[in-house]
Amino acid sequence: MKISTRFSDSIHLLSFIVVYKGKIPLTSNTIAGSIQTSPVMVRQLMSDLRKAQLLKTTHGTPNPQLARPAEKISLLDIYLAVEKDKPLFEIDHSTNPDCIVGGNIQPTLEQFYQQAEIAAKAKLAQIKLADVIDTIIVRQTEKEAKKSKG
Amino acid sequence: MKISTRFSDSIHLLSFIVVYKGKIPLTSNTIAGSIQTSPVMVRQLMSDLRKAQLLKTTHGTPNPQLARPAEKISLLDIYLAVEKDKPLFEIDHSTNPDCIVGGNIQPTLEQFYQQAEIAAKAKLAQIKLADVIDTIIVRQTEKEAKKSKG
DNA sequence: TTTATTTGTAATTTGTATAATAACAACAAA
DNA sequence: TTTGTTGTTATTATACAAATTACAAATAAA
Repeated sequence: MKISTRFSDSIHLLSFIVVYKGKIPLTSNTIAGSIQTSPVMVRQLMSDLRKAQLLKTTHGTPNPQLARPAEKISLLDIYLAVEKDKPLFEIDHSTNPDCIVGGNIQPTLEQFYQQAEIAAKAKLAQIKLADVIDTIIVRQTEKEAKKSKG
Repeated sequence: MKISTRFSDSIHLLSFIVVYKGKIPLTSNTIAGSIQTSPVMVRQLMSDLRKAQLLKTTHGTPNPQLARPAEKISLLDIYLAVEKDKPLFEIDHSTNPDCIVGGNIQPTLEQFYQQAEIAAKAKLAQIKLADVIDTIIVRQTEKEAKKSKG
């Protein structure tokens, strides 16, 4: 299986819109150039983000906008928008039901995996898109300062 | 199913060994029958678990044994043994380095993803193989009680 | 109004990670 | 010595993410 980068690409996409708004035209093509993916993938992700009410887009015009401030969009909001209910830990649903272990393992693991998944998602809920953008800007500024010095 | 179930299958495997020890021969074939996978997959998982010092096996003889009590084996021990350093959230490593976002997104996400991953792994560290086995036994007993009543 | 550009979406193809299968050497026990 | 098992590698099959292709619908500029 190819590993999904939809979550990371969606954070990238939303950050790009905020950082480059008003500076360059925000077409699916220019965004795809930064993520290095296809424009179709960008539009598919934007479609999911729009359905989750995180993004506003206009059919025909390249002008995507955040539906609310970056301080009010968490990484969990984005994760749920594009990865839906994909589990963090995969349960094997095809086991022998006539076996003591095989017949009881799924609901058992479900319960324990849930604890770990909730812990991870709680952290994602605390981290905002604004935190990601701030970090990107700081890193870029540091990069430029180092460059002009050396 | 092509999504990896190595973690779940490994918990299943170890639970099976504890539950059925001394009752049926613990060959890779009988274990595979419960997980509904191939005997080769079972031996590959046992190989990883052995390298992580969670399991003891003997070449040629079907007699796998836990290397330490189930109370002292955590789900995190098992996860690390068979999934190694596989990230919980996948970073897109191919982005445009000449873009403010594309050039800084990886270390930024790495940092935030780490927080969520640590939270999940901390939970997995708290859950022991013994907890899983206890739950399986309770569920099986409840199932049998209901059956004999109805 | 016409033309060019873009979004939005579906269908198909391609690439790749995972598991199944096949094959066999090394070892153990009857 | 025979049979059965573990341990390992190589090959094939399968599932799914992403790329590609295609095109309708919307927008904006000429």
